[in-house]
Amino acid sequence: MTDWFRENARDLPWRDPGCSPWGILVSEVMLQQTPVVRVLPVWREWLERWPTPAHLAAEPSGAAVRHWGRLGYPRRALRLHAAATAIVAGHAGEVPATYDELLSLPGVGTYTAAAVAAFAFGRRETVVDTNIRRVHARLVGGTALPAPALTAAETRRAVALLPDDEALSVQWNAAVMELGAVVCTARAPLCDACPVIDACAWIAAGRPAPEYVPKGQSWAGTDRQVRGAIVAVLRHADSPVARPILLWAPVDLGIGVPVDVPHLAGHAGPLAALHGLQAPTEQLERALAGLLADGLAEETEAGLRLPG
DNA sequence: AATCCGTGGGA
DNA sequence: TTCCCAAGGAT
Repeated sequence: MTDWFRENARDLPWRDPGCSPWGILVSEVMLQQTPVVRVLPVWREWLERWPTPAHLAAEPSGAAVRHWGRLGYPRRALRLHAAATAIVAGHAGEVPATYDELLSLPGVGTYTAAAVAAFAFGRRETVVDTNIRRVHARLVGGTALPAPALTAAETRRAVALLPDDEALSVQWNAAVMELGAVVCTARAPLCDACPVIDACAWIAAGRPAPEYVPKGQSWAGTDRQVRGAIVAVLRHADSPVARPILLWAPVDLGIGVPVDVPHLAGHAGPLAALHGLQAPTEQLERALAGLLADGLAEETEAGLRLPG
């Protein structure tokens, strides 16, 4: 497995030996639920703009949201900014090296804490992400997919499989994750290219179908869609946007919002760009209230804007 | 424990 | 076209 990784690992900038722990932390948060190819350009811009936690912490959180671009789940940008602030305040500006310290940072959960401890500091940690879960489920468990949610049994299995040697454990975590990302994929696994196909319990069992159907997340007409549209406007606006304009006005009336915002182009305001809303006014107000409560937007006398 | 939280590329 | 889902976290 680790031999295969040495030969086939993708050349990703956060895997460069010279990459700082901060660079690795930023990459791990950006990669939460977002594909590598979309993270790459934003990660480069972030590290150039904010090479250390102190650089980011010195700016208002809205700058983090603005430069998050369209990676999705912009609250991650907010939490990364909060993590940078905590690192400056509580760790002398240096990303902490232990799992427990990392876990205490905003936006850092069990996966990210283990990943940063392992990949940035060479620690022996049990890293469990969606790729590793799927590889274990197939290779060892013989099922097409892991359980819908992480189980204690899965964690125990991952702990048992982790090599004792510290340096080897780091390579193991990276290798299993990479195998899941590029070979043992969710939909159409490339079993012909798999280095451990002869040991795969799922292959041995005849590649049985999944035992359940993953339930997809609804999207059209949800608050998430509305929130996304509102934040897209605020991200592109160069000055505060008055509430009624934000919610209702055409986007090309000189409020600083470019008309080339992809899903807003040619439409009249964020609401009109959305279809199938049950109660548009209520939903817009509710979505905006949610953004304000989450700190993704703030309201001034001049109007609404990203925090800062 | 179940739900919410964005986005866009590929099957 | 629609659907799936990608290095999760917080509540």
